Amino acid sequence: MTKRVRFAPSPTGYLHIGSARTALFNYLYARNVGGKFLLRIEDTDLARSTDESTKSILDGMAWLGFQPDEEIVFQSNNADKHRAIAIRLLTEGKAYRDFTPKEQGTDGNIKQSISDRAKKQGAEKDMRDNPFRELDRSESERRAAAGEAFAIRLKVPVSGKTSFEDAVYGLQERDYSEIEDLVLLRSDGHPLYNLAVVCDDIEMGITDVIRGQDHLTNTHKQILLYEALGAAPPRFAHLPLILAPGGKKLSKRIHGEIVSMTTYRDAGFLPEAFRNFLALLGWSPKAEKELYSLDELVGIFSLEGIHRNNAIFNFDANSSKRWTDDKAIWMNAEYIRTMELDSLLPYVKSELKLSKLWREEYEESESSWFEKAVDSIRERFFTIKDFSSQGRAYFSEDFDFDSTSIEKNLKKFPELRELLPELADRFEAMDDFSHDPIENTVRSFAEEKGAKVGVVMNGARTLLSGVSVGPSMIVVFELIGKERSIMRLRSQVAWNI
RNA sequence: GGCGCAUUCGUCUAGUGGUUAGGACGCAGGAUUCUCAUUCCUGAAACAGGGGUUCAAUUCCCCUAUGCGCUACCA
Repeated sequence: MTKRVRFAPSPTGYLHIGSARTALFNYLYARNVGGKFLLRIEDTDLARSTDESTKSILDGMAWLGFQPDEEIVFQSNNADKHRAIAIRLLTEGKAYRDFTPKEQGTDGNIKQSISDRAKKQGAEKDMRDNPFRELDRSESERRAAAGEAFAIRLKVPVSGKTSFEDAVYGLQERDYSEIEDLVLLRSDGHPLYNLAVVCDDIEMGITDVIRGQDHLTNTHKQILLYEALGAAPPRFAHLPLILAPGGKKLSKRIHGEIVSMTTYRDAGFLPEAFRNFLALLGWSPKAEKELYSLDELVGIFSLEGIHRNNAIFNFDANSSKRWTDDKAIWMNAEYIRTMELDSLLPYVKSELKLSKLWREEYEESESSWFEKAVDSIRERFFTIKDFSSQGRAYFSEDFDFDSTSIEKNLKKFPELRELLPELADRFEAMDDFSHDPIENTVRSFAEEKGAKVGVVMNGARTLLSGVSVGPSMIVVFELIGKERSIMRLRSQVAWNI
């Protein structure tokens, strides 16, 4: 039978890093077993779901390259079916009407009040003590017909236990006495999460549910529903969570944009690199190797390699260098400098377009120059953004000079103020402005003037590129070209800063 | 409070009833270089604590601690 898995985010925010990994694992699993990867937007919480958030999630998915194999399912479209199923359970006597008036939500921290209530109840709480559980059916019908509001709750059996074999966490058991009669339908007729998920998973023919570990205990409730509905539950695989440094929960409110997928896209990460990084968070292949293409991941992915312990996504909000996980940054740099140049070019192109540095010639008359330039400078870049910042001088006359570079490479050697324009004169006399002749010219010039080659090179580096980091200076001269090199060597702008 | 889950270098992780506990990122030092980066070499860095079981436990069991999750008419 064809395996069918789904990624089911609720659109109450952007695509979270943990959700992205859940999507990745679902995707890898589906591809590995030749199954279908589906996407369902769980937008049943009308108050919190937004179209903007749905769009953001879809954007994130598109960026990561996870296209669903079938049409996207919006859970809210199925509300009528969910309601019908709840009613069915009611008529079958597997659920009951609860006429208890709805509690007014507290203004404060909902999580906290839930927890407080649970604490107060303690272990003695009888989960079967709802007075309406055994209400006479005709009485129930009468009150409903009279217009009294009611919620529909599942009638959890008095004794027994649910159990399932989780593909990651192993055998899970839970006594019925610990599970409250869960609400299926709110008193306003709105279907709730557990009902909606189970109904949709059945309807979509989901065979394997791969989701976050925060649903591990919910699963027991869902198993109960599968049983009430007479459907076979899918196989479950729960994933460890991704936590913030210190082992705390990673949240938008506390950690901000660091948790959003779009942040990484906008910061110049390559989807292939980020996917690779994500894959290694909570899952590990057999080999001692870090870099895997998507195809490789698909080939070797298996649920057996998933860990049970939560992983920490390491970053330091107070450091500009460590704003996100070191390993993610390293991996991105690794991809930038080692991937096929042809695959990198489109990313550079869109970055240059974004920064208004793009020229159509780069793909036409100057394509070989462009490719060479990208290939030469990519080696020391960490993100795609670097092409438009550190690499700006290669594509534009309008670039800034790094002040420490000016101090260290220019002003410390005042003689360069005379020498560098003189070097420009030598360049002007050259016919063949290519690598070896340039090198000969620079070296003999330095020797003749009694200057250190390095000093001349670095002074020129600052004038030509604005920064003190870059490829071999000979290559820089060659890339910037004769005309622009001469112009920049003669410019006094940097000296006057 | 109850129930559940987890615990190997700072982080991601490998691994085993007997190992010099391995790799990666980061960090430190060195080599190379016109800068920086790369590359290469070297180094510091871990089995949460306590009891068992055993000839032998990081590995198996129990307890404790810590963290996380769930405990909603949220998802």
